[in-house]
Amino acid sequence: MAKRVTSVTPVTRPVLTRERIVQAAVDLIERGGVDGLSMRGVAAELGVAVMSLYNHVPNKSALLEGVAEYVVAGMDLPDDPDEPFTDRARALVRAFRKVAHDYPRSMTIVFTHKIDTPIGLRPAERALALASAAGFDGETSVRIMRALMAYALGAQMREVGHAKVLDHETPITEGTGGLDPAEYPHVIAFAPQLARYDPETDFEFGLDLFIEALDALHRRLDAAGGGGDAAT
Amino acid sequence: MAKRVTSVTPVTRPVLTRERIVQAAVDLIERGGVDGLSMRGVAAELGVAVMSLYNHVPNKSALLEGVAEYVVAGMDLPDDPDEPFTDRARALVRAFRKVAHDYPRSMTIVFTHKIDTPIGLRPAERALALASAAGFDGETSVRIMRALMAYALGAQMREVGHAKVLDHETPITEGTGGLDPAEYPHVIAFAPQLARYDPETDFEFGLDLFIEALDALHRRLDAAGGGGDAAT
DNA sequence: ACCTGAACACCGTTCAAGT
DNA sequence: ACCTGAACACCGTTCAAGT
Repeated sequence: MAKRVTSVTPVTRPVLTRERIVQAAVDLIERGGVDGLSMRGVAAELGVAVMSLYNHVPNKSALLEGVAEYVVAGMDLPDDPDEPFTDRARALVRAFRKVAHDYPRSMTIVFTHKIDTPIGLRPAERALALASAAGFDGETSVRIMRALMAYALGAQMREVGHAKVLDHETPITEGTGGLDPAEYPHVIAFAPQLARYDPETDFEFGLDLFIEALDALHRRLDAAGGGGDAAT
Repeated sequence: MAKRVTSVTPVTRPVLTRERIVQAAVDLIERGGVDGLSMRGVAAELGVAVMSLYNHVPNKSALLEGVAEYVVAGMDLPDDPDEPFTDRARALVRAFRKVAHDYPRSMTIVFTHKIDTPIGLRPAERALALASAAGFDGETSVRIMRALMAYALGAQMREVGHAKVLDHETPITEGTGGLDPAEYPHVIAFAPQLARYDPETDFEFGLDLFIEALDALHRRLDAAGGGGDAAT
């Protein structure tokens, strides 16, 4: 039995690995924000010299890519082919929300960096799977996937805090909040509703809209008999 | 007549203004990317010393905020209250697409920075205006606005190149493109459709879904007689 | 009020040297 | 193969001095 173990490699547990470096970077980002991340900081966190990092990661940009990859890899993607495709779509988009909640600050990096490894295609695979299972053809499935991604990304970007773009930044509590009533009548009029910020409900509202539209499209194609698995 | 001109201020045209600085920053970003932007670079572009910038802008972060503001201010927001609200919504979201096309690289900053001035509320105002004109109540109007923003942001983020998240990064032209067929069957099967990247059509497809869902919601509320201008 | 040179405390990254 | 000290060319920002 022992003979089977041909190489008893000394297993000198590696002081540094790409994994450990990425992990440390994620921790630092969640603690101090993306701007606070530095190669020197990561090295200090790991108790090594800065330059040691470069044995495992070519540069900072590659490290950030690793961070994006790590976050997406951490997505808990559901997959129950027996459910209606609308529920599967819902679950997929919600998975974005979950990971954005767990890594709010690292999420910015997912938004702004490419992911070169297959891991980055996992969400796309799931989206394509559920769309084509519903009977949409290839072209439509790809478009559905991209639309779902767009909403998932945008909703999460707003929620994470960056890019709350153009909304409720200055909760107007009294009067016009310094706003010109002629230019912003509705913002002023709806100040109470704008102030009541409930991301969960907002997110689900938009998601419902999307899913409903998807379902309507599905019924329409069904009725027409077209759009079905043309590939088969 | 000349007497009316009480102060013949020497009009020493300002060497430096916040405007000029922001403008230079936008130019540099569009030319060399966000990462390439430095205070020193901006100063050089304007032919002044670096520290002179600090007389008009407190720090780099504030300058970036100025950039975001500039881009949003440049949005050409349509406003024809006579059109159906669906068309108005469509036009509003398309305005995002337009500005993202004009300032693709600066757009990243709009995504990741807050905008503190009223300018940042312009799109929100328009969205609220069209939703409430359609008869949605305040709470619903706010949610519609946020859902529209989410899609507009997400779609543009994907298109601008950053955060094409999870899609068509490595156009698979032959075989499985190094992908595990067991893990990515649909990505591989739909490779041709994924490779055919037509942002315009993708964008409009998702937008149609959204608008249609909005219209369906509208008809439903109309039929129920509820959801109407409850505020009145 | 606005511009600036010099300086400070940081960056990311390279090189040559160690083991 | 992996770790490292010293060094380089940059950063953003502050200060004290100019006008």
